[in-house]
Amino acid sequence: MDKRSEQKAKTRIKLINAALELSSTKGFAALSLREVAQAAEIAPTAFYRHFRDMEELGLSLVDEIAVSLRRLLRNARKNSEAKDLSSLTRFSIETFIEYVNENANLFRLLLGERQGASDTFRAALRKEIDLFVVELSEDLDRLAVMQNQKLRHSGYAAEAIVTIVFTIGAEALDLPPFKQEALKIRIVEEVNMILRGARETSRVKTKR
Amino acid sequence: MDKRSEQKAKTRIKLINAALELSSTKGFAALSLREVAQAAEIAPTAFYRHFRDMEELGLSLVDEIAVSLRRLLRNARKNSEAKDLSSLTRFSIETFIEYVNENANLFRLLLGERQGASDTFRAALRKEIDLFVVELSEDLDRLAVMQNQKLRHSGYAAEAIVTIVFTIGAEALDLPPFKQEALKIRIVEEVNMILRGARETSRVKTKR
DNA sequence: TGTACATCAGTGAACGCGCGTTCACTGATGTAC
DNA sequence: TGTACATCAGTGAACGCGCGTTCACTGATGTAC
Repeated sequence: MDKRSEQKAKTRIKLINAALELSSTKGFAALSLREVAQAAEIAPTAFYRHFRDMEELGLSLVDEIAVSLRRLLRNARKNSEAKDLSSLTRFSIETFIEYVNENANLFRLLLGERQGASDTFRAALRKEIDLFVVELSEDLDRLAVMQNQKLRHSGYAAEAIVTIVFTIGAEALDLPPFKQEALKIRIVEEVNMILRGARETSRVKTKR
Repeated sequence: MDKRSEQKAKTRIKLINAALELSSTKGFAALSLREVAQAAEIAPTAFYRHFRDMEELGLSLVDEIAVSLRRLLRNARKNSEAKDLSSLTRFSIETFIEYVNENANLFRLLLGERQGASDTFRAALRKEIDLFVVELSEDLDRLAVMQNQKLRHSGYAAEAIVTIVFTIGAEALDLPPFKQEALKIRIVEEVNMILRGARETSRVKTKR
C-alpha cells in the first residue's frame, strides 16, 4: 500500500479513537472539532482532510459500532452449539458484558446518542440495533426448533431481550468488576423471564 | 405572595421551559447558558440570579421529571381497580404513551441523559428511575395477591418492564400518531411476555 | 398615610477564550519520462 | 537509474463569533418608622 495513504489511514484512526475517548466522558454532542484534533495530535485544519465536519466523524463512529456488534454476535455464536438454553443464555450474557467492558467507549456512544443526537446519527444507530434484533430473533427460532419447543413472537422476545441486555448492561460501565457479578445475575434472571414468557407451554396448546 | 418573588418564580419557570425545549433537539449537554437566557428573554447575566450554572439548572430539570413521573404513576393507579391484569396492562401503557406525548421534552431528557451526562446528573436520573421500579414492583405484588397468583422476583419483573416501556416508549417521540398504535401493541406484547414469565404456574409448584 | 432607605431581579458593557473555517504554504511522497 | 513535476496530508496565521463570567448600574418593590 501507498506510504502516503497508509499514514493517512493512521491519522484517521487517531481521530476516531480520540473522538471515542473524549465522547465517553462528556457525550459526543459536546465535542469540538478542535479538541478532537488536539487529542489526535494534528492541527485543527488537518481534520478536514478526513471528515467534512463532526457529524461525518460521528457517522464513522457508528460504523465502528456496527463492525464491533457483528464481531460480538459472531463470538457468541461460535460457542453456541451443544448447550442447553439456560447455560447458553448465561454464556451469551457473559460474552456481552466482557464486550461492553472492552469497548466501553463505543458502547457508551451507542446508548448515549440513541436519543438526543442529530436525526442522521440517531437513525444510523437505530438501524444497527434493529439489525441486531433481527439476528437474535433468527437465533431464537433456530434454537427453539433444536430443542423441540415453540416460541410465540420470537421478534418481540428478541427486541425485549436486546433492550434489557443493552440497557441494564450499560450500567456495568459505571460499576467496579466485583459488582458486575450481581448485574449479570439480574440480566440473566430477566432474560430467562422473557424466554419463559415466550415459550408455548405445549400443555396449554394440545388439548390434553 | 411577594410581587417580587412571584416575578422571580415566573422567570425561573421561563428558564426551565426554555432549557427543556432547546434540549429536546440538540441534547442538554450541547446547550449554552446564553442561548437558554435568550430563549427565556432575559439578559445572560440574570441567569445567575436563578442558578449557579447550567449543571444546577439541569438538576432542576430532573426535579421536574421526578414530579411528572409521580403524577403519571398516580394517574395510572387511580383507574387500576376492578380490572383484570391484561386490560390493566393495556390501560397503563396507554396512559404512559399519552404522558410521553404530553411531556415529550421531559421524557427525551430522562432517556437521553441517562448515559453520557455528568455524574451528578446521571445519578439523579438513575435514582428517579429506580424509585419508579420499586413502586411498580409493589403494585405487581399487590395485584398478584388480588388475583390469587404468585410472582417470582417481582423486582426483576418490574425492572424489565420499566426498561422495556421506557425505551420502546421513547420511540413514540419520533413517530406520527397513526404509527404509535403499532408501537403500543409491541409494548403490550412484550410486557405480557414478561408477566407470563414471572408468573408461577401453580401446576409446576404443587406436586399434582 | 407618607417618607426615607434597603433590597434585589434584571441590565449592559467589557473581558479573555476557544470555537469553526479560510487561506496560502510546505515538504515528503508519488508518477512520468 | 535519475530528474522534473504533480499530488496532497498536514501546517500556522488570521478571521469573526458566541461563549461564560465580572462588574458597576438601575429602578421597581419591600420595609421601617
